[in-house]
Amino acid sequence: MAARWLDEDEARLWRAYRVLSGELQRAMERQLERDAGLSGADYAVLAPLSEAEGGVLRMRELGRAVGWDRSRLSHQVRRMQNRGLVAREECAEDARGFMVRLTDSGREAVEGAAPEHVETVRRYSFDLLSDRERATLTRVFERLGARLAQDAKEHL
Amino acid sequence: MAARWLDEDEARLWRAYRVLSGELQRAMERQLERDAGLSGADYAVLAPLSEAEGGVLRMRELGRAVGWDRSRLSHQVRRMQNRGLVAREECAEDARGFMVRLTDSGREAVEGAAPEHVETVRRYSFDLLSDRERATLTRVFERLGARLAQDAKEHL
DNA sequence: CCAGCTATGTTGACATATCATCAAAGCAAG
DNA sequence: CTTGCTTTGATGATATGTCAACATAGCTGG
Repeated sequence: MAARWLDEDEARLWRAYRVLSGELQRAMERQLERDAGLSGADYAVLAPLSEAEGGVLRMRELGRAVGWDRSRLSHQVRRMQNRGLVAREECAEDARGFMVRLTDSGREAVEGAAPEHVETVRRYSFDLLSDRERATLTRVFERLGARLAQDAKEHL
Repeated sequence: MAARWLDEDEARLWRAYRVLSGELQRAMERQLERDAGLSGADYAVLAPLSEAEGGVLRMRELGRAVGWDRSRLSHQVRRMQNRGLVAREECAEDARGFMVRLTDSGREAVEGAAPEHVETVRRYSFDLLSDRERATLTRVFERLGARLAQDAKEHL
């Protein structure tokens, strides 16, 4: 492994990225917790449910939507069920499956949280980007994401 | 709160960012674990130590370098001490403080991990970026980071 | 049909992160 | 000097994430 080290500019970008990525995530989670009493994980689960037909998704689909493994999702949903944010029902078509349904309280929570959440996204990203920059970021993020997805597919 | 919702392009960018950010972090952690038996948190602590004068830093400085709160760092360093990656010494100038020192085994671990780590960074970022894109990303990430830092300062 | 193989989801043990609290040392104003 | 505020760090309880079994249902080829 020839050590192609990072030059000064590269190190600066990589550092800026890591700091931004961490701080942004923390800022978003603080905002959700403060304004709606939801963790980032809660919101990640509630958002796809609120957009789904009837507020119901199968565990499998929900897992795809949030991008987690089965175990993490199972634990998270159980905790959210205990707090009354979601309910679980058996799956008609496939006896292995379980459906997750948004409760009234859960819907109230997401819908209350969403506007402030979106405002915060804007405040820390779109409000600070030109149109050109926005286009560049989209292109770059999707390109990098594609390589990660490709590697993930190959390696397992 | 007027709901300035995200339009299609904005939603696409935000989603691409979240997916990338998560996948990239997981990919980097998998690589470190596989090639060097280190977690991302381990590496985050070891890297600044390996660059510090004599491989020693005060807890406070180390905390600044990694950007964690005191509690998290304290727990992490204790675990790393148990595994022999770092050692702790009292602080001469300030009796409250503690110094964290890289052990031989710790230095071996970082230095073994670093080349593969850097290669992985390249593979998932710099190898896929043009010079123009790199410059744009640096500018944008630092601008966004600055607003986050400013808000953090005001809000506490 | 049924023998394996895959897909779905749960569980318990463990690792890690966060939160509130505590303690001790430094420091600054009087 | 000493009283009170700040800084630094550790700790224990709790929340969350990860990992390795496990269980059950569906699917597929003989």
